[in-house]
Amino acid sequence: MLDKTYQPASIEGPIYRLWEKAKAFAAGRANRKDARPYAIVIPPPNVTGSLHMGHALNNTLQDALVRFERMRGRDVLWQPGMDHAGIATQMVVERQLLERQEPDRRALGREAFVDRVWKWKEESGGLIINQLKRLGASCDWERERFTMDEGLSRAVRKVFVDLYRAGLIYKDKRLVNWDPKLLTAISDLEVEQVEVKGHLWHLRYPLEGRDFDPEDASTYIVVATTRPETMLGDTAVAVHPDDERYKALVGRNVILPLVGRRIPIVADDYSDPEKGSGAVKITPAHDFNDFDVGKRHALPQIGILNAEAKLLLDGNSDFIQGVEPSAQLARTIQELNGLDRFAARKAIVAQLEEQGLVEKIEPYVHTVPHGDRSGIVIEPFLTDQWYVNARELAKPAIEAVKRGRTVFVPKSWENTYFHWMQNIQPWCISRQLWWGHQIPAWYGPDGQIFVAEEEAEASAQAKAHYGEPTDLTRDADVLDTWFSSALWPFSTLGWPDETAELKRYYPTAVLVTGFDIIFFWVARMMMMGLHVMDEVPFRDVYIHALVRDEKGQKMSKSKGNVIDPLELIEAYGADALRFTLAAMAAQGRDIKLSPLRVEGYRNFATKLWNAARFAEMNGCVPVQGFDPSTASETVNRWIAGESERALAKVTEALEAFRFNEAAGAIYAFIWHVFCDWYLELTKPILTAGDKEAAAETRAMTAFVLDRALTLLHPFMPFVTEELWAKLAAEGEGRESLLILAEWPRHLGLENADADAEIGWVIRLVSEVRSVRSEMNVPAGARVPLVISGASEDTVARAKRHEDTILRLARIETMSFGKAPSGAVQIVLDEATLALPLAGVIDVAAESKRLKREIDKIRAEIEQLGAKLANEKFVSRAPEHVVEEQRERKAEVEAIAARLAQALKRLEATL
RNA sequence: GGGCGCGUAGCUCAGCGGGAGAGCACUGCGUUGACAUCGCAGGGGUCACUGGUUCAAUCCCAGUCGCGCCCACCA
Repeated sequence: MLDKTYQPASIEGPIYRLWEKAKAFAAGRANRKDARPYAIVIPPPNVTGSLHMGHALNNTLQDALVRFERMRGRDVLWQPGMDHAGIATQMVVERQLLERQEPDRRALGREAFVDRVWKWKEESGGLIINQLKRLGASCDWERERFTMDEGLSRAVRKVFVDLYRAGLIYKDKRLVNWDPKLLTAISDLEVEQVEVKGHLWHLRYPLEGRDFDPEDASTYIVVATTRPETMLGDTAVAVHPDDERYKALVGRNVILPLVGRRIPIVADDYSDPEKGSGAVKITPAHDFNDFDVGKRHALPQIGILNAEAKLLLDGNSDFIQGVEPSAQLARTIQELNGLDRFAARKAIVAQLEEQGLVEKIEPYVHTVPHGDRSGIVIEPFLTDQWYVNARELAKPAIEAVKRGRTVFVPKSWENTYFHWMQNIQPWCISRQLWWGHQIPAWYGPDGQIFVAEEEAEASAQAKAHYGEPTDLTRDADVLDTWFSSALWPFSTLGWPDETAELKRYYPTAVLVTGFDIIFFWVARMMMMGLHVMDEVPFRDVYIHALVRDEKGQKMSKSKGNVIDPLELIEAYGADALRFTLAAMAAQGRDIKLSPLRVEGYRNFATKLWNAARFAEMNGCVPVQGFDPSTASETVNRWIAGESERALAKVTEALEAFRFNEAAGAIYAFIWHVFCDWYLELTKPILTAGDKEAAAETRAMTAFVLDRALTLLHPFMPFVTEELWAKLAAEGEGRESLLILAEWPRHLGLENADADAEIGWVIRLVSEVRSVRSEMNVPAGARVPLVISGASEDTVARAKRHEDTILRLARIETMSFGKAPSGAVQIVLDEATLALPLAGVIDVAAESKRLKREIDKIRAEIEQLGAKLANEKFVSRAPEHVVEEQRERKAEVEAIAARLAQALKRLEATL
């Protein structure tokens, strides 16, 4: 016997273990060798991660798809795993060392530190896997992978070497986004533009050959900058070639303040006459635009900051090239050397002000690049880094989507994808970290590069190159974490080995992910998949919304606005959370999650639970060999048809990734069709009907309930599995585990006659209830019902369902004949229902009610009349629409007539 | 500067060229041996605004206003 209330916490754990024990999640099950494969690779969560709402949504949707397809008989592989998350993980362990006052990373040394991270991973990493299990994720856990597994690392090395040999990976010295806190390069994508209130400094650079006079503007040129601290590395001043103000100065020199170095004034289109003073200082080593300008004019690149973004002046001969040493200069160097960039800004401005070189300072709002991990201002920094020629790899990836080999859902994301891919920049893949895949490149004493999968191979190359064995040094850098993630769809399947899994499950069916990582991950998987496998990694990409906090802000750890899904699971059950997320996952709209909604869907689970309890109490068990198409009771034929419609809706919606529609359809079917009507309509049959009808109804109830459990299972796997087990003894003609049961087949059970008849009963009951309520008839009172003007068919219908009508509408007796006077009257199709309530009802109020209804319906008649009188409508609208309106008008007119009659009868009693 | 999305009931959101919907909240009534985590009934909307297309617009188009996001090197 089922408990009275559904307790998610007590069943979810045992049910999950049951599935695991049955190996229900395993791909390649023996009985599915001939089935079509269906694979999804999980977006690997960070090893440092814990389950947040985004994961909950992402994995709920994947699990719904996977369970749906598994039930449809596909050989399903949901490939799980985790990402080593280079920077994030290294930061976690470094923080831990600091907290425990242990030797820091540098003191430990690389090898010991990396060991330490592995140890951390074994002890504390991967919490999220258990959290995914609590959510009900049916991943094939035995196939779990980690991006730094030996196999996946081998894939990384091989791809690196292949791309290097193909010229698609190269080393280059150029400006990168440098994080002065983490001391590593990062890619463009890891930079966030943040709007900052700053200042625009207008500085006077004295012209060469003129005695600087603050009062005489012809002795200097004004440059405007937001970064005065980089001025020590200036190597030119640029003006626009068409700028009349400065034409005469082009080709002349200025004397760089504080330093005394001579730098040219050059003409370059980059300079915008509208911005600042129209003249801009050029610092090629510390600004991306200036770098390009510098290249065009063959300017030197003078770096004046070190990796930590502190002024590096002492011993830096570049920035004083060609300058006469002086005591003044020495003092300046001494004062400024080693200052952090922001301290340096103040100090330099102060010195310039002293010398009358600051024309003005304006408040200025501009965007400044920040590191997404460190949160500090990124510094353009001139270093050697490894790059991927993304432009080349993007070409086939763009083409594949254009040709529909991979399809985005919703389709509009393809524009975003194209736009980024068409403007893609070289991808900086080297990171100055220790945790990650160390770059498989070795250097000879002269800097010669040897790239190979293994050190031995590099040594062999070196021997061939130098003619003798030579000591090599390995590149210290590791690869961007996303480099290994990009290989995930095939590296997890065993590539570069030609495994059976790779052959069977690649390309995967669909990738489910959030739009925030289209560039980071989706695009790069497309590029790598096409280059390495010569085939797209997935057929569909379903892009879901972000789960945001109540303010609509993106949830993130750093903002501290994360809602913990595990708390919701504890309070309401995983099923309720899953259903909420699915029901709210409408395409193209973000989810603002409300716990109230989760509670509502927990109630839904309880509702289902109690329906099952009712079935159990009435002995509604699945009957082996029951054929629903042979049902003879109208109500049973009706519910069979309703279940077919629900099946079709859920199936079609899931096929089209319309999770909210699928969830809505099964919700409405279970609650508002099955529970609200079917179970109520059949109670008289179960208690008082003849034996055959009762038996048929029990069998149908069990059949429909089984179907409902099946359709709901992708969204609410736990409660459905539990009920599935409870509703029938094991092995009774159906799969013992719902997770492995077959998705219902459409059997053509729809029946228009049954729909019409039950529809009529439902309308009758609803109308009577409505009027009773409106007339304040006491809920417990049973009243007589007189049906007048009814056709033979209607009379027969009414008689067939008399028990039900009496029960559901609280009717004392049902009779046929003339409507009595002093009765409340309801027009239902051709018949009029009268509830003789003389003495109970307020005749005046009833008259008012009828008049209101007549008014409403007359307004509609008028509207329809006008429409049908409109020649243009009749001639241009499709015929079926016109016909529909005509029919409706006739219907409504008939009702109006009967209402008028009813009113007349009522008033006769006055 | 470019691109995208969103303004529908008090709240959170579906829908969408031909009769305005759901959940929650609210109001009234609680009666039936599944369920008060419930039942029945009900109130509540110029579908942001303005114009256009159409026989017909909440839906399509254009513009306006408001909100949000993404991309971009702008001193």
